[in-house]
Amino acid sequence: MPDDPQWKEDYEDAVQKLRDAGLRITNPRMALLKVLLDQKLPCRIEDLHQQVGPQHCDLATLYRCLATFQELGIVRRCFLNDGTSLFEIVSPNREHNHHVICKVCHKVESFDVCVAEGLEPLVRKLGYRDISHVLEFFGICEDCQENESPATAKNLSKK
Amino acid sequence: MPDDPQWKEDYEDAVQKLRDAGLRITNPRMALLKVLLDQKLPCRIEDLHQQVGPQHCDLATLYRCLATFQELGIVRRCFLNDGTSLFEIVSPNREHNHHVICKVCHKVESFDVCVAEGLEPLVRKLGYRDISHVLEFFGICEDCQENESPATAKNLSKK
DNA sequence: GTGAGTGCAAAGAGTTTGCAGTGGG
DNA sequence: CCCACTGCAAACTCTTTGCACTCAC
Repeated sequence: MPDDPQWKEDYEDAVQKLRDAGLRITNPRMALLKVLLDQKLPCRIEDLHQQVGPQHCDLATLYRCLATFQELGIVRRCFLNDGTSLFEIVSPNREHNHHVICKVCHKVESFDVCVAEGLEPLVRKLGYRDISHVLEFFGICEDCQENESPATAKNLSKK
Repeated sequence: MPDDPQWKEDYEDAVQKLRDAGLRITNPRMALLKVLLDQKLPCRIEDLHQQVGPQHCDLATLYRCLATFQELGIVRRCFLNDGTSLFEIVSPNREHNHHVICKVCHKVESFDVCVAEGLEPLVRKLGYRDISHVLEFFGICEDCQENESPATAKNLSKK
């Protein structure tokens, strides 16, 4: 992946942002950045932790790095319907995507349309500043529909 | 409010749904339902708890009732950017709204356009079933912009 | 060398669960 | 009268924080 010129550009960009902010280029940060750049889709923090290598970076550090990256506009954090979050790299090279998330297996699919952007001016007109939005679709994916027993479909969801 | 025919209809509907599901009509459930029907906007659970009267219903019960209501399609739960959730009654009499939520004071404003509904067929085409979506805007409201010191605006957000 | 950054452990917030007691049907 | 429902307290999950140590600059 690091051979990809686009990957490299995003990487350099992020490093520059850190430098500009007077922040240090540390191993955990670089490891995380590389993992983030390798993702095609937004990622749960546990997955990131797994990929960075749990021995290379503490979970607490991961949260701190991600918070830092978010402040610098390097990553976007997106809160899901189950209270957890996904993180994804922000890059002018990557489109602003929304996602379809399976309620059962948490698989994420990209969805390259953003109908919501057009509404932000309307929100601005209401007097709001620093506007962002969340648009995510939730459903049950084909695989999970098959694996789901007819019984569970009827039950009120319980463990 | 209970004089409002629409209120009454929604109320009866919900009670019927409970009956149909073989669930009991209990005081906490009815108290919660009434409070929910009185809300004009989605509500944090602490607010609901306050309005029901903390002495009339335990927080745990409130969560359980809300989960039940959600299963029955009586309420919708919407997770916010800060990890908490808002609950709102689902009613054919009320439009499907989206909201603008102030990042600072958590004020919620209604926004009576839904651009996302049109995309659900696309998601269905991807093989998903039981589709729902979340579309919320976040920003800083006028009041909070005024009250914010120029200093905090520059700072990386910290307590 | 020095302070920003880290790992570890402990705290915190919001939410869920186990269990014994209660009350709706 | 019985079991679904509740209240209470404890557990759980995800995330943040405090503190002493470390390593980037």
